[in-house]
Amino acid sequence: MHMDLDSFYASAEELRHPEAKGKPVVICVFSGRTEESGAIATSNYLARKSGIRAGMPISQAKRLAPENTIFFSRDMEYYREISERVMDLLDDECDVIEQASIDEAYMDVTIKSNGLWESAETIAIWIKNKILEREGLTCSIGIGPNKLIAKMASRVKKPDGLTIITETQAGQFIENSKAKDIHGIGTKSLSILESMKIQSAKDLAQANPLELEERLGKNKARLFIEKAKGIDESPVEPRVAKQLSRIGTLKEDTRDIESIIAKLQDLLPELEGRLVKKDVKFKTVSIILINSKHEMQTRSKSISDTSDISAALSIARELLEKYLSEERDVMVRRIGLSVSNLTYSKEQKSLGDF
DNA sequence: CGACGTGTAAC
DNA sequence: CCTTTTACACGTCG
Repeated sequence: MHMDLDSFYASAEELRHPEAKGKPVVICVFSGRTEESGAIATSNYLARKSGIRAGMPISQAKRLAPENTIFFSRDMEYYREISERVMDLLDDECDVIEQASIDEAYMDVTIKSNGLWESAETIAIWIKNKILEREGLTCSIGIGPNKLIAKMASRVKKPDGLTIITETQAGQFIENSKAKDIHGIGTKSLSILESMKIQSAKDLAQANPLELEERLGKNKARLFIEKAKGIDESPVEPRVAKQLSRIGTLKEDTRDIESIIAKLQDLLPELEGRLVKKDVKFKTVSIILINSKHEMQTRSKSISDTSDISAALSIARELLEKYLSEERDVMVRRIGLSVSNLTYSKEQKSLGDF
């Protein structure tokens, strides 16, 4: 089973700003560069009617938006609280849960449903009702014989949908899908597939594996063909973070190390908070840079295990100095810090601890 | 084989 | 005009 909260951030804002209900709602991530600069995190269905989409620059959304549109600044802390409660609720209704993002989860209900589609449907309806009762939110749920089909099924009817694709129906369902609707196929892969005249999942399922491997690499090619046949054996399993990062935008593009470090220092407390909450040690420190051409670059260094965030900062400075001496003609637009190679010390008991 | 950097993808 | 966070594959280097 796959559950997706409908336009989650927008719905969450409508909960605490009832006057926004019935109006287009847009959730913005302001970068702080200028008054209005930034991107759209999400929008409600009314705003989507005007062509406003996630990822779009705020300026563009403002041009598209009708007069009565309400713009909110994204508030992760608030959304996380709600998300945690929803996930806890789901946790009680399934055998295993895999939280895929703040607003999405896969649930294995094989045992809870006794392997019966009818019972799985009953569980889904119960979940939808509970989420609505407790949180005032609607969601869309897909049920299928595996994660891939469940995920694709959850997209069939939204918002507030419930779609069941049984094992018997799965073949038909996937055959009638387009390649681009298969989870994991993004713009780059799609254009490669299109250049090979592959548009439907059916085309992909019948594609020449060797030719596909040449163009996509062995791993991707095999995975895509499996998916195009509706096959997905990946288990529903709890996700454990392998990396924690935080990134921010500089006031203006710069090469000045002190102003870049200053921005890193702003980001540090939040990262530290998450580190402490999870009680993890890290071994690898990376800086993430987005240059003025919007290209992402990373530099990393491994050290001996530590939980000391200030150690991370001094490694970051070192990496940054090296980066600036290597990359003589780039300006830095955005800077971030990531820690990986994590070891968990504390026993994690509930989902809420993650 | 581990470390490192990039590309792709999803949210 | 251009956000944030995470995962994984792959190539390269030593």
